[in-house]
Amino acid sequence: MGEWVAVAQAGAPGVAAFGPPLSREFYARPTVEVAQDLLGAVLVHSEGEATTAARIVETEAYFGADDRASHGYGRVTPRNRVMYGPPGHAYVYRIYGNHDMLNFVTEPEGEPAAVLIRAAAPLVGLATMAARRGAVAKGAGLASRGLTNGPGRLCEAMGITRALNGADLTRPEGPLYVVARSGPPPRIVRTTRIGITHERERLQRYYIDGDPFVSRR
DNA sequence: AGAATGATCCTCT
DNA sequence: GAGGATCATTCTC
Repeated sequence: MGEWVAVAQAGAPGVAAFGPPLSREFYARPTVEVAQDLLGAVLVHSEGEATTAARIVETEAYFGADDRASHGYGRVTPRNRVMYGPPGHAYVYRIYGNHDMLNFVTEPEGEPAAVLIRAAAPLVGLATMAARRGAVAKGAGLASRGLTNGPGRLCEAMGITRALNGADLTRPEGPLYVVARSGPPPRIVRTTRIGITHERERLQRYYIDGDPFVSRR
């Protein structure tokens, strides 16, 4: 797993600050591996002048023809078609009428699979995040974990919406990409997924042990 | 065409 | 800890 550690590289705008985007090959692997290797990686979103970045601390894996909890279960529909497409693209959907959720498509094209990004630790653009989340939001203060400790909150704070559905994550020019973890591998906790009604026994949620930005213990 | 459901968040008790 | 918000998507008739 160590081969995906970030390598310094000069190049396109924005890359100097964060490092090169993870490659298509990174995402093309088995979903459980990608979900774990994304812990500690940095998610970067640029929207005009506003750039936000956060370190991913919690993920969930959804894959396989027999996973009824996955949006890819069954057959291709207008909503889930991105999951069936090539890896390294964003799958963003709206749930409960209010909240957008960010996923990264994994596995070779044709396999419906993705990793849900559930929580992250803010690194860059904290004032922007707080403004997007709203001053009245519970625990949304600048120094608070409430900014990005949940899938809906993370998307709101980073300005990630359904407009990014299908976006290619491997382009250094953005608007959305991910940089490999630098430093030692984190200690990972594996548990059941949150908020689903099917396939509850599967241990396909991963988070960095002890990280304060994890959504739930 | 109508109804049910949902990979959540927030407020109130 | 429980309930409401809020609507796109999917399934059923």
